[in-house]
Amino acid sequence: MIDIKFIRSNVELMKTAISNKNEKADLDTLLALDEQRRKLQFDFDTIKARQNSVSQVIAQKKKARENADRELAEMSQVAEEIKLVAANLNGVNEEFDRLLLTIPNVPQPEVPIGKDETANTIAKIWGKQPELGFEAKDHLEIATQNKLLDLPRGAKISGSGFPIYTGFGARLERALISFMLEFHQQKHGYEELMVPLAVNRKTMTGTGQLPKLEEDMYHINEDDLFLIPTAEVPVTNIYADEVLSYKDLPKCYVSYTPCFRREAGSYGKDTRGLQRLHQFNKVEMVRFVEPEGSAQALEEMLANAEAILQAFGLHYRVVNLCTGDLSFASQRTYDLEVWAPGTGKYLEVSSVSNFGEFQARRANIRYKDKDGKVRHVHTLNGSGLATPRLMIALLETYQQADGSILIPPVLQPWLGIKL
RNA sequence: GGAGAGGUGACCGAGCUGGCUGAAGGUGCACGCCUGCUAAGCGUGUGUGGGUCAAAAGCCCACCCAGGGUUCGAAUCCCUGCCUCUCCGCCA
Repeated sequence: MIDIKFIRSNVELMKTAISNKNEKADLDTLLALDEQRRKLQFDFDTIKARQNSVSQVIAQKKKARENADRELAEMSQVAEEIKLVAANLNGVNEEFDRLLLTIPNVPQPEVPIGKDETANTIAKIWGKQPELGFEAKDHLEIATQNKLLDLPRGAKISGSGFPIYTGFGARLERALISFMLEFHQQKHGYEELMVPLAVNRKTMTGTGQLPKLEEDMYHINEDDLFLIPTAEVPVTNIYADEVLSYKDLPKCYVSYTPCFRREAGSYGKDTRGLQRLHQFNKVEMVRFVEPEGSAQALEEMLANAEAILQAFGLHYRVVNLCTGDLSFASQRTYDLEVWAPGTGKYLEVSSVSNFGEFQARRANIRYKDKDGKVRHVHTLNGSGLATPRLMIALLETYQQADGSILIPPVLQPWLGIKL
């Protein structure tokens, strides 16, 4: 969340940020509630001070075996008043907190201003579209021919968007995950975590999925748990309500998890094959850093994600998201889009974001800096990478004229293949 | 799921026969001293959030898992929830 003090003194900036992000947030009501809240807090403090001081007088008189009836009579009244003011204050605070959680993060100045993805800019292009020398098939044809997927049966047992990887397809998927996990640990210094796939409401609120995206998530009613849409959620929240030391930072984690998304509202769009799924696998990088280091950390994480695509020799581009395309919690985001020759499109395989202190405030993740001052950390995360579209790009890029596929050399050891 | 014990500051750990206890002591951390170096030792300091203030100091309020209750007054008593530990049951 955004610091209310910052909002108070930067109202215009906040309004611009909200509208640039295509969000709706009721700043005026929030500010009015803030006003009320502070007034009530003042009343509460004043009367509480009275209670505390008379309380001491009573204690002293009792000790000295003096009569304190007058004080006691006054205190009964004060106690009543306190109850009233407290009830009022609690009500206002609740409403205030609820509203504050709906205020989005503020984009960084470097972020291009724009309404939607058409205003995104291309930050970088790596490699170029390969010449296959024959007509490219799309990944679904290739997968079917090579018996890598069984989507109909996945749909039968769960519904569309729940893929089954079969035989070599399953091994290839597993190899991709293992390769990426090891790569980030050995080359980029991340520590691996295996985390819960179902998390509670507080956790979902901490990273900013709630309250906004409740409709997009699978929910387990009985226990009020949500299936995670990304490892970002459990991993970022591991330090919720903790105070770390500056010596602990930066912390860099990599975690593989399945991800679950209802994708409400995006039915029928780009759904062929593995393009858009309700369950998919992703290797995620998460960093906790000191505020001064977050801009650089973002660039490093982008490079970490790119390194995977480069290792596979896949053509891709880096997209600099505009304000309207940024997520609710993000200050700045790069997307990685890999080229899929058969599908004929660039497909998003990674999103690398800097959240500043936004998530750290929500989840209450702080650290003590070198001067002993307690501050919020900055959090970042980036996919490194999501597998389905990566698989698409690999199959379509490395398909052969006879319908078979080549496996990039770096991946071969993970499949027990030797050439 | 059943029975018991417990949840205190960055961490460990007293207090829990209600009233100068925001909380002893220790560790850690910061600064200083000392010592060929390191280790050890000595001294001082060290909670968070909110309010008041131009700012600092000072002062006020809240916070001893969370939410209620009892009371003039609760870290301390009662209830509920969550979590941890031990035992039993069940089970991969």
